[in-house]
Amino acid sequence: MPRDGQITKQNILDAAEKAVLERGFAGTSVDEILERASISRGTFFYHFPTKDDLARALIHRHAATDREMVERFMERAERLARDPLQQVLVFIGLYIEVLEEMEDLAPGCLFASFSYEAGLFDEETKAMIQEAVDHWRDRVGTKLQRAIERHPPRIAVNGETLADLAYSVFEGAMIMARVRKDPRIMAEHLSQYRNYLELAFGVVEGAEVSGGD
Amino acid sequence: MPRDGQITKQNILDAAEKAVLERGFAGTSVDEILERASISRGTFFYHFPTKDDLARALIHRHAATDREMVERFMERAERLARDPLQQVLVFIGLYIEVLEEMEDLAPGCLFASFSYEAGLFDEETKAMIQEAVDHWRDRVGTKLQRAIERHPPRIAVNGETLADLAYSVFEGAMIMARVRKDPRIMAEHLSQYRNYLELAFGVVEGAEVSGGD
DNA sequence: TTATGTATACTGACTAGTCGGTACAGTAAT
DNA sequence: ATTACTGTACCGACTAGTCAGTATACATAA
Repeated sequence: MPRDGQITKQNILDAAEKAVLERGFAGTSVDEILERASISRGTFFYHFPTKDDLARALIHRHAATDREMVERFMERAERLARDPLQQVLVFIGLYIEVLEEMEDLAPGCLFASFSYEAGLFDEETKAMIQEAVDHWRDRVGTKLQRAIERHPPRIAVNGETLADLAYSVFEGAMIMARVRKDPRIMAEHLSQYRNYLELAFGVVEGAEVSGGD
Repeated sequence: MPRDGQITKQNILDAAEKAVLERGFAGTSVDEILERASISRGTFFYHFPTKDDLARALIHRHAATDREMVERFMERAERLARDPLQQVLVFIGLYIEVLEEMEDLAPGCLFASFSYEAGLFDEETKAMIQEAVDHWRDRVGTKLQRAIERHPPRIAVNGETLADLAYSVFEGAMIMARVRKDPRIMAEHLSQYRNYLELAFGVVEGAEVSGGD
């Protein structure tokens, strides 16, 4: 089956991603990827001239997946609600939904992994990560900004910072989930972020919110 | 200066910590540490029989520093305020203070770094990290729980989850600060966590809070 | 139908260099 | 004498990366 090289390439990326999230990029040898992907050494270097090219491809793919998810969820949220504030709340809710169904312990985020080995990569690779984070900030931040304009919040905040915080909570919760070996933490913490939004915008009035246990 | 070996040991740990936060543990060679610490190969292995011993020492020291900071800030907060809720707010405020003065871009957290290379370390080392995080949860969580009991919050929350969230925000903000090369993000995000507490406990009534710009 | 050509996909042995770790002879301060 | 080093030479294991060659698919054309 020498036909579709794209399948092999994805297979390599899948194996590499798992390995990198377990042992870091520098801690993952090409040999280990070969074994996980059940391919030969030659095949690997046929698809990726150097290990650094693999790093770039890994980041690129992850950034694209992330971006697609944001777009998909934002569109759904925009269809499910009219008001920008409600749209954001639904948007975050959709993320909470997928996190709740997550069973893998510690899936982790490639961006976080790479950012803690940043010294190994060139500026171009790091720029790709920043671009991905910026996309979240733009997409979610402008929506939050519109919500702020329509519903003056109780405290002084701006859309960008609020959007950044969501990303922070996300990343931090992943680390906590890893350390504690409890994937539920992610949904739990993102739920609290939603609480924050609801409180800041004065959505919570009485005891309408049914929090965790 | 062959006297105090502890100085040399700390010197090695300092150099190693910086290197690890830039390039990860696996990505940091012993040679690089020797150069940074300006010591010879023999000296390194005199103090640390293996590189894994260095990892353990690194984690151990970081955990101790963390713990001391929690204790110190908690004691100060307990002297500065009487009410458990106010104590927690002051406690978080003290952290925000030190983060505001931080200029180093991307200091980073060793625990986060190691958790993204978790596959390289033995269970004992990982247990040390979990223990450190648990200490935060216990110390801050029980204080928050007491605040909850005295000041029923607007939403359903518990002390432990709230304490965990603070840690998540902390860790996540460090990653964001690295990616964006902007250390101010850390204080910014932790301030938002404080906002969350204030809103949840109904401290914010009018426009008394002077948020960011 | 069969031979030929060509691009892609893949194999696995090989190489040059780096890694953590060892050995050990010597130095310097207490 | 003991502790804390320096310095260098060395080892085997592992590292990323190379390369000559093989297999497959598909096109062209005799």
